[in-house]
This record gives sequence, structure tokens and C-alpha cells, in this order.
Amino acid sequence: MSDRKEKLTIYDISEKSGVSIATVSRVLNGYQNVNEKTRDKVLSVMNEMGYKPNAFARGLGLDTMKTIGILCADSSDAYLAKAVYYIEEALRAAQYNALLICTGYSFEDKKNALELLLERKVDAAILVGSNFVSSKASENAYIKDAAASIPVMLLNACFECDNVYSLYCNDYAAVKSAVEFLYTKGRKKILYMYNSKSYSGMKKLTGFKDALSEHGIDSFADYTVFLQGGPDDTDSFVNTLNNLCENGLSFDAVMASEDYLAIAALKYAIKKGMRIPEDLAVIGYNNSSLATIFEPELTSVDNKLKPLSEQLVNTLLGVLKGSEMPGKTEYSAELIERRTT
Amino acid sequence: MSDRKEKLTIYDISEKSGVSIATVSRVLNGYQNVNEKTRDKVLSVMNEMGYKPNAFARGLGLDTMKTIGILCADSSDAYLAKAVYYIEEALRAAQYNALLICTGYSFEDKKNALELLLERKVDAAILVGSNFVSSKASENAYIKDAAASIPVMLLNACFECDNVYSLYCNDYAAVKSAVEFLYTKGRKKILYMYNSKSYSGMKKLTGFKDALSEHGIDSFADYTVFLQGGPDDTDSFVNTLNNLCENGLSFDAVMASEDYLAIAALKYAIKKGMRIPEDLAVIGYNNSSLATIFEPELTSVDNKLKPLSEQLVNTLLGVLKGSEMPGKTEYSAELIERRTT
DNA sequence: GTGAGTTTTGTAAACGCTTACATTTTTACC
DNA sequence: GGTAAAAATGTAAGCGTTTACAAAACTCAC
Repeated sequence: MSDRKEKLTIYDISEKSGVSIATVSRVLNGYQNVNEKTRDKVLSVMNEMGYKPNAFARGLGLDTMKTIGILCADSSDAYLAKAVYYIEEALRAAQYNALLICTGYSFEDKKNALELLLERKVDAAILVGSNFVSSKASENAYIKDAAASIPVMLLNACFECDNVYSLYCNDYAAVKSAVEFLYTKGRKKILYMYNSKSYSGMKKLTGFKDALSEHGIDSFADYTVFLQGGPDDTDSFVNTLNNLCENGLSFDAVMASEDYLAIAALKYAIKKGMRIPEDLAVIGYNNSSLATIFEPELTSVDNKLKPLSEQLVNTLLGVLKGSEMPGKTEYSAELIERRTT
Repeated sequence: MSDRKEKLTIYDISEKSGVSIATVSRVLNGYQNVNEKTRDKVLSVMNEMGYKPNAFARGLGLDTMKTIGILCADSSDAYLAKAVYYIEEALRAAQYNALLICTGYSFEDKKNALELLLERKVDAAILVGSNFVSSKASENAYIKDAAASIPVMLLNACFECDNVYSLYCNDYAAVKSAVEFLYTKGRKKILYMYNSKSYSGMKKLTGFKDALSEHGIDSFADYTVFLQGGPDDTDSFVNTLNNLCENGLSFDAVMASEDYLAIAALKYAIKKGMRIPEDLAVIGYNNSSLATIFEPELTSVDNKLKPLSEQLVNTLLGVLKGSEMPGKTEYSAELIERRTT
């Protein structure tokens, strides 16, 4: 393994080992139709000379560099970050690498990011998080466009389209039954906090409303708060709650569409000296690391991130090997009960 | 912008626009020595036909695909995730893309990951986090090896070596003065919690010990706790503290080498019904998002992640454009005082 | 209109691999 | 030993760009 500076090519290996470049290439690609002695010879020459194949040339020849693009609104969001982590790990185990792009939350940027992936000729794209599919159909066209060239995999979002796979939890049912759970705990006035109007965001909201309807409530204005902001905006969420309460809003339970919103509710309550869960019960969504980091630990809807991530990658690997692209798979989420209920 | 299926090449553009492929290529690369009319013609043909250059062929020709490798032990660690986010954003703004590999904490894996980046022919590697440089010199050889081929940039770690740039905070001074700060607040018995024996981990520890020495303490066994685990192991940290205290350990302040260790101390204290900061003062390190998410909000040492990330990328871009590689830059950290002190 | 200098363009050879197809070598069987 | 089939290897033509070098076209002062 000497480290010569000059660039070594397949021709150098060919010359040194006395076989043709075709054979060297075959060895390189692990083809079986190579005589064992030849293979050993070539491998040892490669090793001895410290040869590394040129990835770009291989890319050009094979028309792939074994790269998967990962799109994610914000890789520092605890939940998304975990997903990225699992996905990258699973991909790497299968000899693929991950090209990461953080898109932010605007659809214009998501579209650009996905196009960028296409230009870089990734083998497939994985879109992580429900915010990639909008409740407005027109905003989802970019997914369809990309799917015309490469497989597109959605984690925790659903968009039915050729060459797009959606793997997600039934958010509607999850929220509905979590709210039902709060009712069984004797809660009277449940507030829904949410900050996304994505397709899945709307489903959750509907789950909430339907649960309330079943308890005779039909006007929701006083039961839902839409908040602007992301994981870093806890302060602003707390302030908003403060203001609303000063203006007469009251509630004895919070259902949040994201763990970090739930945490904001908890912070608000703790600051007000409320007892948890006696005075305020809170349920988050995603069962992210925030849920167990906070004190008291947060009851949260677990949407099975790890198994879903792994299954997503497995499905993708299958597709890349030639399996047919499935359409979608829906899981059921599970409520993880902790100290806030 | 019709979307023909057949693959378009530079030859198609050449033919359709009546110029040679060389000229098409020049237009593609924005060279100035092209007649303006010709350029417009070529661009409009490209646009009309929906041509996209083949990234692999360009990679081969230009010997770069404008890709930077990012290595990070665990992209779901709140602190590292934020760094990855900033870095990816800054790179993308400069037309580079990020190949992300999560290495875990073993040096064997880090070495493999870095080699993988080399094989993929990234233009440079950015290693995010102090855990990439060991206090054992032998474990750092992999960095030197990589630096023989590409620029290596370290964020929040220091390793002096040719073609390696280190950008970091003075951890020693930061911890020392944070501990000093606790003394000025009247704390008598300060416990240091840490979980890394990296180079920077050792510096922090020394900062702690030196601060204690100045207060007449010379035996540290009873003042330091080494913990195994990462951001997801809060429970185990809390348990460990519990056990130690049952066996007689006592303290009225905690200095932690990571925010998540500080959070564990806080959880322990809250569970025990201690008042914060009256009964226990806590200082974390990194000023990650955990610090402000928790209630009460955590006093933490801010090591300037965002400006450092951006400067790191800027420095790298300079180097890639031909500037000389600087050796290292040391910043001072800053204590952000919040509710836990 | 001429010629030197400048711009613009074209030709053809890289870049370092993969792979279809042709050729040679080996194997197995009579 | 001869033969047909199977296995191993080699030759050469891609893959889609970039770019050195050569050639052509343009400019402008005289």
C-alpha cells in the first residue's frame, strides 16, 4: 500500500498484472467470470500499488454513483434529525451514500432542492417529514416531476403518484384517539396547537375536530391555535399562549401536532405554577427525543420513526434492484403514555 | 422546456444550434470568450430542448462534482445537528453539496467514513465536533492521511497538521471561567460531569481541575463523574447520579461538558424536589437548543456555533479557490446565563 | 484593402471507467 | 487426441463532458 502521488488507473493495474483492462474492471466489479488466480493477482497488484478507482469515471460508466438524496426541511429539528440519522445509516449499510439538502419550509425551495438532486443524478430521493406534501395539490407537482426520473420516497407523508412511495402513520386516527384518551382522563376543554397546514397537518386537525364533534362540540375557534414557527420558536409559542390566556382562553389539556409545541405548552404551564398533569395534561406528537428529555416526560404519539425509516430504505433498495414500486403503506401510531397525562 | 425522454447531450445542442460542442461546453461553463449572440442562441436551444448536463461526465472532465463530505458522529445530537444544518446551508449557497456520513463514536468507524469520502472524491471534508480528535495521537492518524489528498476542516476540534484547519473555542478557558463563575455565586462543591475523553474533552477537564486547584482542591476523585453514553442516554445518567448520591456523593453545583449531561443533572434534581438554582446550580456546554427548551432554561457555555460554522465554510471556499490553508483559529466561548445559576 | 492583433470557433484527444463482442483457453467427454 | 461447450480474457467502442491547440473570423489603423 505505497502511496504514490501519480494517479493510478486501471491501465497501470492492467500492465503490472499482465491482464487486460477489461479483466481488471471485472475484478473491480466482483464479476464471477474471472479465474480465481487472475483475480488474486489483480487484487494483490491493486493493493500493492494502492489503487483506488475513480468514482466519477465509474459514475459515467455505470450511470450511478450510488447516491441517494435526502431532503429534509430542517435537519436540526429533533424529529427529522433522527429520521435522517436512521436513513443515512441504513443506506450506508447498503453501500449507498446520502446527499443531504435542508430545504426549509417553502415549497419553492423544496422544488429547487429536488431539482438539484436530479441534476446531480442521485439514484433516488427520500423526502423526510410530512411538510413535503401540501394540502394544495398544485404545490405537490414538483414531486410528480421528480418521480418521472427517479423513485421518490416519502417518509411520514402521503402523495399518491406513479413512482412515489408513501410510508406513514394514520395521523387522523392517531390524533383522534389521543384526544379521546384525554377525554377518558376526564379532561373537559382540550386545546389543539398546530403549526402546519400540510396535507398531514390537515389530517391531524380533522382528527382533532372529529373527536370533539363526538363530544358535542361543533365550533372549534376556541379550541384550536395555529402558531407560526418551528422548533426554535418555543419562546414565541409560550408568549402566544400567555396572550391568549390573558384574553380569556382557558383549557385543561393540550393536544399538540408536534412535540416542540407540546413542550411550549408545558413551559407555559410550569411558569404559571400549574401542576402537571393535574392542572394541565399535555400530549405531543412524534415521540421525539424532546419527549424524554423534558421533565416531566411528555406523553406523545409515537409514529414509529425507526422501523419506518428502515422499511423505507429497504423498500427503496428493492426498487433499485428492480422490484416494482409499491404505492403506499399506512401504519398505526401508538400513544406512549408518560408523566404529562 | 419540453421533456423529451431521450437523453440529450451536448451534441444535440451543438447540432440544433449550429455550433461545435466546444462552444456549447463553453457556454455551459460560463466562459467569457463566447460571442454574445452565440451564447444566447445556445442558451435558448438548451432551454427549449430541456437540456441538463450529465453530472458524472462533468465530474470526470472537471475532476470535481462540487461535493463536500460532512462527517458527524451523530446527526441527531442537537448540537451537531445544528452545525450540520448551518454548514449545509452555507455550502449550498456556494453551489456545493453535502455528502453526510454519521460515523458514531469509534475511531475505527471514523477512519472508514473518511476513507469512504476520499473514494467518492469529495472536494474536502468537514469533521463536525470535538470527538473527531482523540487525546491519543495514534488515533488521529486518519485525519493526516486524508489531509494528504483533500483539505480537512475541523469544527470545534483542534489537530495541527498540514492541510488541516482547526476552528474551535478555547474549551479550557471556557470551563475554567464557568467554574469560577459558580464559585463567585457561592457554590462550595462543584461536580464535573463528562462523557468524552477526546482531546477537547481532556482540555475541558483540565480547565475544571485547574479552577478547583485555585480554590485549594487537589484531589478530584470526588468531584468528577465520567459517564458512558450519548444524547439519548439521559435516563442512564440520571440513574448514575442517583446511585452516586445514595452512596454519599453530594454537591451544590454541576458543571457539565455537554448540555445533555446538564439536563440529566437537572432532571435528577427536579425529581428529588430540589430547587434550582438554590439547591443546585447547573451549567451546560454548547448552548444547544436543549438549553432553551428545558424548563428552567439552562445556563450554558456558548461556543459560537453559527458564526464558527459559517467561517469554517468561508475559509474552506477560499482554500478551494486557491487560498493558502490557514492552520487554526481559536475563539473564546461565552457564558450565557439563564435560570439554572 | 492589407496585415497584425484579437476574438471566436472548431477538431480531436483526453478523462478513467464499463461492456458488447470476438477471441483464446480450458474443460469434459468420447 | 479430437471435439464441442464452457470459461476466461482481450479489443475496441462507448459514456458525456472538458480543453489544448489550430483555424477562422473579426477588428482597426494605415
